[in-house]
Amino acid sequence: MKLLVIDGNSILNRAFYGIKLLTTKDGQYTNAIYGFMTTLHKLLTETSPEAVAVAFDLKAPTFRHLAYDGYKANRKGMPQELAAQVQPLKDLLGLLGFTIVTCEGFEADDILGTLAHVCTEQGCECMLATGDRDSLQLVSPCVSVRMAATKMGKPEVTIFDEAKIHEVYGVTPPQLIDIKAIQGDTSDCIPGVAGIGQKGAGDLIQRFGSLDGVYAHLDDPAIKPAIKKKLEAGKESAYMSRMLGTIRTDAPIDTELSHYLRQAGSPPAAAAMMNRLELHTLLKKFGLEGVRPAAAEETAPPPNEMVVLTYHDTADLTALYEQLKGHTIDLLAVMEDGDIRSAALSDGQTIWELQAWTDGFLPFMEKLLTDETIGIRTDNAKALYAVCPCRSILFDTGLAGYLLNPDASDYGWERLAQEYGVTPYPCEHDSPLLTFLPLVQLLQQKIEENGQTALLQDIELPLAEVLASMETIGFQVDRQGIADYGQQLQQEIDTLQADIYTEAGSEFNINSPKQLAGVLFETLGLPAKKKTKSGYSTNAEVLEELRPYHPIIDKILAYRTLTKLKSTYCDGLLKVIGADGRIHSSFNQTETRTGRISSTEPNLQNIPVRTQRGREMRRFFTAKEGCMLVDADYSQIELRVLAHIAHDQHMLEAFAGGEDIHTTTAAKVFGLPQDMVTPLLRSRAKAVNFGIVYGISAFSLSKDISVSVKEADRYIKDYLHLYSGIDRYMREVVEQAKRDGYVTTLFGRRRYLPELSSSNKNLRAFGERVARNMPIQGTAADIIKIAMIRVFRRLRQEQLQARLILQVHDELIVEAPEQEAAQVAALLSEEMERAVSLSLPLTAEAAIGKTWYDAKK
DNA sequence: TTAATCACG
DNA sequence: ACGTACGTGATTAAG
Repeated sequence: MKLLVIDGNSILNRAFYGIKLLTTKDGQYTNAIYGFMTTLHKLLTETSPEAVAVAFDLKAPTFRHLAYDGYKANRKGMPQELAAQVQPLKDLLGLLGFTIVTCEGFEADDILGTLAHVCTEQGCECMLATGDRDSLQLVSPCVSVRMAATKMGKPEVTIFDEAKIHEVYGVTPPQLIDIKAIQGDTSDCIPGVAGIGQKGAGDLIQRFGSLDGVYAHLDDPAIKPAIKKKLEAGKESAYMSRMLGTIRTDAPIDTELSHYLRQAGSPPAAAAMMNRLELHTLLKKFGLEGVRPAAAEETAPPPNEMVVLTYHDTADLTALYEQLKGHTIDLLAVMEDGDIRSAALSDGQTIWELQAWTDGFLPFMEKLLTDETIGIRTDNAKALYAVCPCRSILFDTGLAGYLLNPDASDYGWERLAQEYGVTPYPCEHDSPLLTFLPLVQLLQQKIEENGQTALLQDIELPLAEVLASMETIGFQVDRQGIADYGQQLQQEIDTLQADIYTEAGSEFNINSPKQLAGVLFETLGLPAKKKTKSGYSTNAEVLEELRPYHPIIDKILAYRTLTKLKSTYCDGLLKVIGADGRIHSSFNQTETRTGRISSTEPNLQNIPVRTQRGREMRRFFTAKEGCMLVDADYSQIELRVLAHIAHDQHMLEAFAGGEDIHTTTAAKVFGLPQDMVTPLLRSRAKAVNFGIVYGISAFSLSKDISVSVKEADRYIKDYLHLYSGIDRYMREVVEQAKRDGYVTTLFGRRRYLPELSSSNKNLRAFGERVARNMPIQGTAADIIKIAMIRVFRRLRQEQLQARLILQVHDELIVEAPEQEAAQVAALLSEEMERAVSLSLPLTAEAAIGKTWYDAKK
């Protein structure tokens, strides 16, 4: 396999400075994008690679910054005219099916180094394209560099292999590192040895072979005394420079080369984007000439008059299919029992309305959905994915509406049209598409304005397919086991009920909080504590305090636990087992305000685990015959996300060092050595860590860990003093939320917080807690969604029969044939850990078992 | 339909 | 002085 790896930042830079500023009529700068794309085209035609990776820097601080503060400190930031072109370029590359690689803490050239290293190991040919001579150190028998420049507006490419490097520099590629260690590089802030430049450094390395060689022969007569003195003075600097100048080959990126094979992308959307950027010459270069651009990206005004064709019993759908090939269409399908009953579709000019009884309707729909050249914008992607393996769903109004504001309870397109005040296109006939079409235009534009295009296209839309698959496959359960367990519980419930009646001296409905309160606080005269809106509270927390006063309390608590298990879990689950012996939960993608998914009918995300009796339920969730369950969950994902977004050095270090975060926190907060932390102190620190994620108050913490409010307040203060990055972040995020009116996750998911400007103090305090929590919970949700997509794709790519069947916020469950289980376990934790790269590692441990109970470590 | 309770992360 | 941790869904009683 031939892999082309492109240093995106470097090529983009060369392009920007090599071509005069260009803008579209709306003022979008395009010269660097244009230059990059022409260079890319030249590289593709000259090298015809099978796989392509485009590496970009992230702007976050690098590990090299930590190693040496001066590193790159004086490299000036990108001009705004160039910065504005980065995201559009990445979007365009994605639409053309190229894989973009970034890695927190690593620069693009480290990604080049890592992929070159992987190719070498696997015996693949690797071509590195860059404008930066640093990368020449990576050249080897199977790695070559295409040095790209933009001169007079035209791309130029020079090939550097080992021979060429020897010809130009007279050394081997690794020796270039040592030359630079002596010579230094001001643009990269690499000091080198003061007073020795290119010529001197080159001569030294040519003669002595390496930096070590030079220092081993300082007394050699070939080294003049003046040079020797400089070398001696600069020895430490030289070795540090060598470290700084060595490109890393261990960036934690996807090293499965097949993942970089060029994908289909979305030709209509790519064409549309090129049009929008007014880079029409690129259309031809990238073979998009005949492709009709995605209509939503068109700048053309809405049609004055639409034509509605209603197809009845006969129609030539074959001709219609041929006509729609290569176009993007809007589609509203009416579903019933998992089948499409009718559909309305449009190419932006004509509307076709089709019924199930139209000849060849279903085969036509299937061809339409599975044709990758036909881009589809619809109102419910998950429903279409449930019908057939759709190839090119580009937009979903429900998902878009959800991303624009996750606070609503209804994301039906009709309600969205109303909310956004969409007026239908004029037409003498009526059709829902006359409203749907302009709604799509509007939402697409708003998503783009919010910077949420990637979130929609790369996370939510692909996730819809994963969720549809999970719903269809379902989770096998042991019906008899659940029924038997229910019987067993019922017997105990009956006994408890009789005892409770005896103790109370009367029969009453124990399930009624009102009646129960009457018995406890009036008949038995127990001390009432907390009140609810409609009377005295009888919740577990209150009952727990009453335990010492009366033997009835224990029985009531046990009764509550067991009836909950029986009714919600035994009876509840038995009701929803399908004819196939499996439970098919629904996964809602537009429900939570933080970006998590939710599960209903039944909720499989709250199956008991915390108590033994509850946990037993999980024995009835089983892998089918011949299969195993593979379960993996993230370790402390929310705290890790917090450490990352708050840049808190102490917490980052604790995680990087693989420490137990709660023990470390206890040691810090209570000022003890690690091994002096008792279980009680650890559990208190754990409560503080959780509290911090939720936006903590001293009162609630004190209640949670049973200490005085004053003591709890002390813990919080000490915590924030020690984790000062978190303290700063918590203040800043609230400030920012007040300023912008919303908070965001790392991937651009938003939540608006009107509460923050409320005159109600409690409401405002709530808003502040949400401001602190949502970016954390939401980013974790984004991450596991990415992991789900990657696991789903990889199982398909590697042609495994294993299937993702459930997600529980930080946990994924796969049902895998026995012989695949071990491989899937490795794949699962790998994809979860590599879903994103943060400034600290994410860890996910997998376990295998025949039941959910056994597969959970 | 709403409130209370309790299951999960 | 005052209320009190983030996000969900199902069940039951009661209006």
